[in-house]
Amino acid sequence: MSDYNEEIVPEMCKVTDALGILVGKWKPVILLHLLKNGTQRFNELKRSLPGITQKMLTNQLRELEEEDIIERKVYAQVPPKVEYSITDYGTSLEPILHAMHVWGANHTIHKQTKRNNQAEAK
Amino acid sequence: MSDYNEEIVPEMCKVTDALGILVGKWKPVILLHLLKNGTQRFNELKRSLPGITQKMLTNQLRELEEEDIIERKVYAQVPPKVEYSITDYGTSLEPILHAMHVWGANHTIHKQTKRNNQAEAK
DNA sequence: TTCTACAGTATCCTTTTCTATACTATACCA
DNA sequence: TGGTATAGTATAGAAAAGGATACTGTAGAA
Repeated sequence: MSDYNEEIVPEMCKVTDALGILVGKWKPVILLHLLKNGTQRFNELKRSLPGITQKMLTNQLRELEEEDIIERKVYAQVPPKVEYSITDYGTSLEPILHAMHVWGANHTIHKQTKRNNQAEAK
Repeated sequence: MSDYNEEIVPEMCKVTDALGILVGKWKPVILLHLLKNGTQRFNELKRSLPGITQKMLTNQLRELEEEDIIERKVYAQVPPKVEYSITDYGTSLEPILHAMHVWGANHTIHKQTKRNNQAEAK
């Protein structure tokens, strides 16, 4: 049990709050796209996310906007133009996304290794 | 856009994998309890998680066990005794949980501040 | 004049997640 | 002899998340 525990008391834990913002089938990928490519238009994002429906994309973007993670900029044009980008505040999520990516990548290996060991033990 | 981006390519992102392990209504709290209090028996955990059903607790524990995050130790006794604890590997999640907790706590403040500013602006 | 691009809504349906409740076996205690 | 504690399982149902599909209005191009 490490030093961290002094700070996280399960009863007042905010992990679930943070998690709630990242959870959603497409949210992490959307964030990574915006972080990597900067400002993107709605259909640009849609094309980057094969399989997503318009409804889902709208909904995930709205939820991220609600939390001040991304910004939505509407241009009064026809046909419409709407641009999405990460807010300055939103970039504070980057280290967490990065840590999760690294952990996730390692986990894939960990599980593979475990499977191999189990097969070998037979 | 920071240096991190060199490493996380949305197309091969593992964030969702990591997220999948943490997601579940009770998983973060269960992990925090085990990290804080060490080995715990089934009913001990149950008492620490007001509102959880036995089915849910069993199911969340099984999922975490499946990913090698926690260990389940059964004692051949009657009445039964089963102990749960974080594996060594499981502790590798701690920095992430900690980062999310800190971010989440700050986010609560951020949202409050935003609300205040908006109210003030009227 | 019909077609396309744009950024969405609206409606319905399926799948997944979570909850509620009842049930199990057995040792020990009063 | 009946009640309690233990660690679950079984079954049914409610709620939330996600998917499929059709529709909108308007400018500009073919």
